[in-house]
Amino acid sequence: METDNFDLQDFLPYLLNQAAEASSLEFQKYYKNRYGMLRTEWRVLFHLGLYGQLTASEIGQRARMHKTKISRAVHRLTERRFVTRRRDEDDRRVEHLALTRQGLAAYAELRDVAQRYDAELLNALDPAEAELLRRVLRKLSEARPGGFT
Amino acid sequence: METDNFDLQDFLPYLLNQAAEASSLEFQKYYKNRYGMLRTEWRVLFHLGLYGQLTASEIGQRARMHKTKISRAVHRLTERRFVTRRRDEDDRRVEHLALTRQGLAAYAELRDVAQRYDAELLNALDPAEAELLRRVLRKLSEARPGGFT
DNA sequence: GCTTGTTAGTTACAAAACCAACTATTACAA
DNA sequence: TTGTAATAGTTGGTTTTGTAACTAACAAGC
Repeated sequence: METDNFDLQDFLPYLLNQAAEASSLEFQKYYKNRYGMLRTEWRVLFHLGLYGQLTASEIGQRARMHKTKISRAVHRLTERRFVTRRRDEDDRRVEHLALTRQGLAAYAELRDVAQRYDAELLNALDPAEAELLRRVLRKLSEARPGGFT
Repeated sequence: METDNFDLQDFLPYLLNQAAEASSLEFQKYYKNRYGMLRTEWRVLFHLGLYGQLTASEIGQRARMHKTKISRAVHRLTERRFVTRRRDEDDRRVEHLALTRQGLAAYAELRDVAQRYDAELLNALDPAEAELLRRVLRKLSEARPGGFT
């Protein structure tokens, strides 16, 4: 309760959320209309497309997604024949996930769209800004600000 | 997996979402635990705290929130006696919203927490980076990338 | 006056996210 | 070997959001 020198437009979490929402919107529309996918499904698809075979836990760690989200995303992706599951022989709790031919095709298309989309977003920025932005965002993604009270 | 020069870690919408989530987490916990607020409610509260009396539509425009979100947020905030509504005399469709004494107190506390939290996030960055980041994020928030197909 | 269109805000129902409890399997120690 | 804890993943019930339809009030044309 001090002097009111605070501005929402400077508050980083707010700014980040606004920018994230605005910059995801059009791409989101695309994978939703084209494949009826949710964000969780898109993310799982991309992880499998990029890194090949993974388990649900591995995806969870990389994408920082909760396991229930992954479970449901995988469920829907297998229904649509984009993903196959294979039980691990040694540890029968884990499942190895991989893209089917269809899944791979969808991934390839969406990846291209994403690339073009990204390029268009970056048009608004100059290259130095863009690189700095990515670096800073990665830093913030890992930041775990502790007790601020 | 073909000519694969695409990396999820470079895709701006993904990076932004990750950074936004990570950087909002602790603050979100705070207003949730302390006041049982949702993000929408926090945003409405802040807009009223910062700009004084506003209508729901005005908040919607500034915060880029859909009117149904605002409607529900305002409903809950009035239930908790953080916000009052006053019908406009001339145009009886519109309601002027304002913070109560309680609402103002909550706002003041959360604003201080937000300020400290923001400062802590910025610790990871040097001042020049921080300023650039804000500028770029504001730019991206307004960007409306059209047809990228 | 009426009719049509627009705007402010709410509500209803469906979709999705969240959280906690659950099953099945493995690990490990007494 | 048996009991306890840990891990992989799923399911159920509640909240929250999204979408579209709705009410109420104004506006503008005729």
